[in-house]
Amino acid sequence: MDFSLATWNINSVRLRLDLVLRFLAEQGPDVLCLQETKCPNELFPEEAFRAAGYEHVALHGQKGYHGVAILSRHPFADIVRQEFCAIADARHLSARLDVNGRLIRVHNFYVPAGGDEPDPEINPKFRHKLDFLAELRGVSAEAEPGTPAILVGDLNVAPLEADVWSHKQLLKIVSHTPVETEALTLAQSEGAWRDLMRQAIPEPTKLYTWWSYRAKDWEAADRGRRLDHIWSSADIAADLTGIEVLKDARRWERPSDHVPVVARFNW
DNA sequence: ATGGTGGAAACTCCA
Repeated sequence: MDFSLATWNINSVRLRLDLVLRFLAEQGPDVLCLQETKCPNELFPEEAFRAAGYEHVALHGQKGYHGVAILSRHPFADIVRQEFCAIADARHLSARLDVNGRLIRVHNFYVPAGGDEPDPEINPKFRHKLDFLAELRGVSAEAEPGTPAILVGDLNVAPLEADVWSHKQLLKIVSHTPVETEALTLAQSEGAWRDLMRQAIPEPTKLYTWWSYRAKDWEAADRGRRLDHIWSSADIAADLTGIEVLKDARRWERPSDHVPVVARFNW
């Protein structure tokens, strides 16, 4: 059976509703995890997604900032919203999906960006990011024995040298500092997660999911970073048939600065 | 070294 799941930091789901609908129509994933919806739950455009075939919608939103959502063709067995760092930000949402009788846990994360200054002593946003990544170590792919797990989202860290346009030039830039990349790698290994994007497209191939709005010509400069990730438990990592990074979505009108990433499985 | 752009929401914060 084929199953596909996508992740996309949409940077306002209401402003870019037409882009999400276009993506769903063109790619038709079973599940789409959105981050930075910037939308309170009561204003989330649920009906438009239902009409597009995504009848099951799980929300964890807040006004103005952050916000995550899961759109699914398959019903949810349960929904969990976990609080991290004892801060009531909408940065996590998890659902157990019933995919034709097979249960799958899906975690959707929006990790704090961390501000500009990579020093936790003087920058509380960076402190928060490191604390969040430390707490992420407690999220295990094997938490529910017998239930495979997928973890996706904007993790706001580009961990590998091939995940950035210039390793040397970004070593002191938030998202690629050693303290962050080590924290993310530790969360991945302690949680027994597999990096599916790098399983499908290994180093040293460059892989980016985000290009800044601030470049004059983002495509010519190509100063991208891989901030968005798809991880899974080992059992279904073997069922991965492909990863697609939809760079074309960065060329759409009024785009998000992140592009969707799709993982396809056959089991 | 700096500022560049974009979104929410509201005269500023955040990415």
